[in-house]
Amino acid sequence: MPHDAALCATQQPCEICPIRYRAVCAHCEGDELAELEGMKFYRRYEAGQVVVWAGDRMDFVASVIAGMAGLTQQLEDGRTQMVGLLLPSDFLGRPGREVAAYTVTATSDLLLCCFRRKPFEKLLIDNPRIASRLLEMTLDELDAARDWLLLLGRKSAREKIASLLVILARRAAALVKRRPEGRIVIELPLTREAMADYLGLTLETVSRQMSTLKREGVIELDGKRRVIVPSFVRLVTESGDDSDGGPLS
Amino acid sequence: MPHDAALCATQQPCEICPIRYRAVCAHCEGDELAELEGMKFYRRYEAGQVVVWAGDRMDFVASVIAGMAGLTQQLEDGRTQMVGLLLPSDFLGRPGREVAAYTVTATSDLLLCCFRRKPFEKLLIDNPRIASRLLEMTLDELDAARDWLLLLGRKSAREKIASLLVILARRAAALVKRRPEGRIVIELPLTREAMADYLGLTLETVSRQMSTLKREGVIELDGKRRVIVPSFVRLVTESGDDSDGGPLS
DNA sequence: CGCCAATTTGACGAGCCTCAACTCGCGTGG
DNA sequence: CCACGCGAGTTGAGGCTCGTCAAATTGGCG
Repeated sequence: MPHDAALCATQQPCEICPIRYRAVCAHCEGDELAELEGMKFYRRYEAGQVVVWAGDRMDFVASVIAGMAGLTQQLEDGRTQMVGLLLPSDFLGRPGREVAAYTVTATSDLLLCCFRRKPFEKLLIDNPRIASRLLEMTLDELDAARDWLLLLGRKSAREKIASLLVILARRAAALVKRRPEGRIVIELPLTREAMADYLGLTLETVSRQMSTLKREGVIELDGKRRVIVPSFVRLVTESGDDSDGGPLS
Repeated sequence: MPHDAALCATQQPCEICPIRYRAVCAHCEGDELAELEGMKFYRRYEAGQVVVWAGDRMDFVASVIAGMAGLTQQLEDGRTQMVGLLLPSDFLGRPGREVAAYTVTATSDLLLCCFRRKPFEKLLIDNPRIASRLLEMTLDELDAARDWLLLLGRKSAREKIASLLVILARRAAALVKRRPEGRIVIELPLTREAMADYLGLTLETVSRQMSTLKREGVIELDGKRRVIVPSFVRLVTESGDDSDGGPLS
């Protein structure tokens, strides 16, 4: 019954959508946008709810409007790895695929802008603007996945935690077209276990490293889910890769 | 001078190309194919040669015709992670990007079918067949990267080695539209160090695990670079994920 | 106030890394 | 022809990081 739980919510017009210029619809205008607007519907999920199970039929694709979801993969013995993090403006689902390849779980309250898959696929064929934006987004996701490979393969537990915080800070800043600087606050819509699944660690190790970073003044904690970073550059240093995060794309 | 080293080779017509129906040109016919044929040129690299350095300008995109290449990323202190494996029919380069994001190295002798980037980008806009094939291939790569995340994050050294062998066997079999079964032979166009970089291990650990798998009869070695697998299902069991590898896509 | 889930902390061990020595195959040149 | 060097690979000893198991603590909420 995962689907029943996703009740529709009041829809907003695309013009005032917070992800209007970052999602798959970014380059659409006029008729194209109207067409998307006509076929869209919202779904809302609570933190912890499963959006789809790997192997289940999936009849829609969607953009994340607000909140956060994780794509998760498992070995038979239960070992779990998160293989994707869906943040606002990210795209969910694969056109041309009937069955979900990964389990998708809302890690915080989540709002999706959905399109039925078949009509959306048709749109992709007729409408090069959408298709090329989707290609661009997929290529970006592939780059992000490759950065994650470096993290999983070569970084220490401490560097992994710092890297995750850096990513969340950058994504949050990008939504408001800024670049993280100085003292910042990061909302952590993830349990320690979800962080562990993302980072290829155990939740105990995550907890220990968070404590260490706090003890050393790299971060401060306000409750369990809000992180204050006194110096963003310090955090980036701790993450191991010294790049500046590239242009504000 | 990496580019000078890539001398042109005798070109073959697309009709008899071994990757004709798997590469980015797979769905092209008639005029489209002729256009690609008119603009293509070959480049050849020897094992160990660098195709491009991360950060270098890159004026072409390409399909791998034969051989193997690795995409590689590094932290400043030198830790290295391979983040992509390019096998025959795989696509190299990102349309719309001037500068290579990763260092590309030939891990065996390599033959590329290249297209200058600008004309190819124009083709992508005019020609939905090519664009949609590229989207499909990018999505496949993303899936492969996500499988790799699971491997790096959660598998033991032994499982990692077995997984790599399974992947190479599957890719080699797919090229001739078959499925690996029973006793098979795998060509390993990778040094122990390249394997380690791919698997997030050290070369010593790779060597030890290879020895262990050999001692236990899971594999046999013919020289350093040829692996004989008496029972493919046994190898898949050792890899940790018990799936059958899905349909012959 | 008390329960429960999430998180933290501690003790200990396993797996993989580091450093180092040794082997193997192969091409080179005396 | 064979010593030699060299790069790739193998093997060994010991240590560190992170995982496992277990217990204590915290915080939210009825």
